[in-house]
Amino acid sequence: MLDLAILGLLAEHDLHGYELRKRLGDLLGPRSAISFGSLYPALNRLEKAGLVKAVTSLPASRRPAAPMSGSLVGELAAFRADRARRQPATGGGRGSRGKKVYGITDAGRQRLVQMLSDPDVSDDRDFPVRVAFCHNLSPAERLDLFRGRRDELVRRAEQHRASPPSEDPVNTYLRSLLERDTAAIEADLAWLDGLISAESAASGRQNISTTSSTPVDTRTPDPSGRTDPEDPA
Amino acid sequence: MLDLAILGLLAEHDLHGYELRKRLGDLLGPRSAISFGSLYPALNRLEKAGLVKAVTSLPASRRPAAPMSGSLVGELAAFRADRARRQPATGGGRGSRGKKVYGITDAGRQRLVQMLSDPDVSDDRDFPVRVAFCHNLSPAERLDLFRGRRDELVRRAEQHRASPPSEDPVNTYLRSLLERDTAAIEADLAWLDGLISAESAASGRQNISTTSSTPVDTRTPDPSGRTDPEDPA
DNA sequence: GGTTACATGTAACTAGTTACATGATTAG
DNA sequence: CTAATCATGTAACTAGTTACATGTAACC
Repeated sequence: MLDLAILGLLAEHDLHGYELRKRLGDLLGPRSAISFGSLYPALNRLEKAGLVKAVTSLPASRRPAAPMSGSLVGELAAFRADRARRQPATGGGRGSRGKKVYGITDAGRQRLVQMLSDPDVSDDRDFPVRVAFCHNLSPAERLDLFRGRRDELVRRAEQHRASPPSEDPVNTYLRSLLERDTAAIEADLAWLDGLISAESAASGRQNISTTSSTPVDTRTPDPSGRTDPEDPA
Repeated sequence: MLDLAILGLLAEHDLHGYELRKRLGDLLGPRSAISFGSLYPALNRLEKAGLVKAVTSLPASRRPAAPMSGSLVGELAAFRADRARRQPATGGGRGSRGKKVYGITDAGRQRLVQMLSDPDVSDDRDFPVRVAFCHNLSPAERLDLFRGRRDELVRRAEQHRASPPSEDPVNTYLRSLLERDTAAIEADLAWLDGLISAESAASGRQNISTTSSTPVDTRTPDPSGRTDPEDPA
């Protein structure tokens, strides 16, 4: 998850660790913002793997961070970090511990796309991160991502429907929890359907029958149809 | 989180590791069900800490698991594990690697209540687990739990409201993500308000005056809001 | 000239995972 | 008898955390 987020952010523009962390905080919420203790080792690891490289050459000159081109939730938060950035323009000799600005490599970009597309992880935590960076995918890959998630949620909704029947009142709190869960899944499903239909609308009408995904297809972008894979009557 | 879930389940009835794990799966979803590789060490750790003890004496006799008294989401899932449990009633000699049935101790029960009440963790992952076992709390403690969570969500909703204003279109997906997040928080807030009002209604009318749940619209920048566990007026 | 924020890193720890090893019990 | 399921455990790894150590630059 960390690697994905780092590559996603660096795909937008070069950043140094400290700034990267702030962006990460904006992305994931101050809650679950990652710590330096894992960020810096991760950067070194990615550098060693050739997915990222230290640019370093711009140690402070032309505001290497926050050039406003990006698209983060916290783009406005970048404002906050807008003072500073005015050192002696040390083009050459960056002292012992100056900032280390990283950029993404071609291999890193490839890896990013691959991580975004990889269907066999369906972690609830990192799906939002994938969506945040899904503009790096082709329209077809993006649809696959959305539909894969949708399938997963449909599966869960079915499991929920398999539980509630019969069985005594159980604990009130448990029942409430179950209802909340079901509601959350359905809201998420509706949201995904919105994304999917927006995507297919935008993506043009040339290939509705796109590649893979949705063998299950419990009625795709139709807000009226719940998830009801069985029992038409 | 694991410790909390284990203590919560054992507070309902004695269980051995394997069965415990199935219940855990029902509780948290097959997704995020914990593995034996962490469950067994955890049980040993809790036993060493005196929060749990091996009962062992009932190695198979009177269906030590799934006596139906409980209240789990997956209580009905216990059905599935209802065959078996019919061994020679080995009252005494449980062989080298027979099942080890655990029960909660008094210290364990105390610890459970303490873990459920501890206000300084507000992990999204374990709040549902707390709710699942909150019947182990007194009504007042339960209300504190709900209100504490509510405050946390209100704080997040405020942060969301502080973000969206102004700032160019940003990435469409980012905006969509943000909206989804806001909607999820508000749904959760409404759910919590339901829990809170049900709780205060049930708990009697001696202290209705507390903060509670009037503002569904999350507009609580007012310092009068907050959690006032005491303060009758 | 001291405090605060920026900036990078390491070490020890936490909380879980997967893969492996082992054995008992039950059903066909 | 043999395969599946039940049952318990260990070892190595993953992905993060907190606490610590260090230094620079800006602010007042």
